[in-house]
Amino acid sequence: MKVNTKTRYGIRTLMELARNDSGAGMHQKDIAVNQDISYKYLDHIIAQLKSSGLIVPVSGRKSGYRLTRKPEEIAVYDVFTAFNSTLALLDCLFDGELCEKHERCAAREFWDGLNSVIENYLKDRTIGDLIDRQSALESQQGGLAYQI
Amino acid sequence: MKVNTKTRYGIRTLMELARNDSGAGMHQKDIAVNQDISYKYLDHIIAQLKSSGLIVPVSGRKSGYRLTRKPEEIAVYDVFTAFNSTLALLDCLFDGELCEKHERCAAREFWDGLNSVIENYLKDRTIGDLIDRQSALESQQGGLAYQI
DNA sequence: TTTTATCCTACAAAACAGATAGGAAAAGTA
DNA sequence: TACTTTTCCTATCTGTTTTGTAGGATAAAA
Ligand code: FES
Ligand code: FES
Repeated sequence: MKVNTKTRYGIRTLMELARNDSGAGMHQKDIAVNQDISYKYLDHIIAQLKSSGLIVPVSGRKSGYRLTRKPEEIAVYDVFTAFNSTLALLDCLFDGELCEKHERCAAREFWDGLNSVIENYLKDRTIGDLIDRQSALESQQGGLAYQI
Repeated sequence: MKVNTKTRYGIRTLMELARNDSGAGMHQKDIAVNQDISYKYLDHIIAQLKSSGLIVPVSGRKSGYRLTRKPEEIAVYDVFTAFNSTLALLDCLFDGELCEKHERCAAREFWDGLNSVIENYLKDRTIGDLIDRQSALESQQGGLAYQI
């Protein structure tokens, strides 16, 4: 049970765009360098974020990629679904055909519950929250680890 | 982000043993049939459950596998850890060496939070809860789906 | 003694993750 | 205009993990 790197990099890409809200867009190259993601791999991440409507490339002066919404309006859940067709811990969760006794399966209900818990967590937090927290972390003085 | 079948089958195996608490143990063959798990695949599941100390084979009359603890005392989390070395959505979650700025990474904190939420869910529910719920589901009369 | 069940190790197909590679097309720049 | 850079698109590659199967040795039961 791991989160794939595309989802993780996708989030960090959006955080990068959100932080660099200096009027100008941001180029793939800079995102790659700042977030330490392979430039070529980032191709795929960006393509996915674009086709999900989370970012858009703008041209002209100040060209580069931009967020289509304000950071506070982008739930992490939105990023997650951009990289994972559905949030389903099991295939039979939403496809009743897969298991008989589907309607009377305590195990399925159990996983369904966990699924909801995860979904709520992802829906309750936005890219805005993440960059706020990141700023707070970075403004802390002194090399004090574990002081969270 | 999927739960692997071993974990799922492991839970169902324990549920099967928990329900069949008629004094006698239960044989691999019967578990496989009742839970519709490949007999040979179940070999691995059982081996893992044994080495994790969750079940034990008993011999003599009434031979078969038995739970080592009462169903209410087996958290689903225990089964999960039997089949997954650690519950870690990301490798860098517990291994600070993997990322620099590890101590000041809002993304890591975010995943850490989700990790805890999942962990708590798994720790709060037992095999006992699952079989109780299963019994309730099965005693419901009439083919009324979606009446949960 | 015969059958059945457990236990142990090796193997394999398939799916998936995590990239890399090459180049066309579009856009920016001098 | 020429050229350089950036975006965009598709294919390929490599290793790992998942989900099993197979075979047989060993132990137990009938
Ligand atoms: S409904 Fe799929 S495991 Fe029960
Ligand atoms: S600490 Fe690993 S992603 Fe930030």
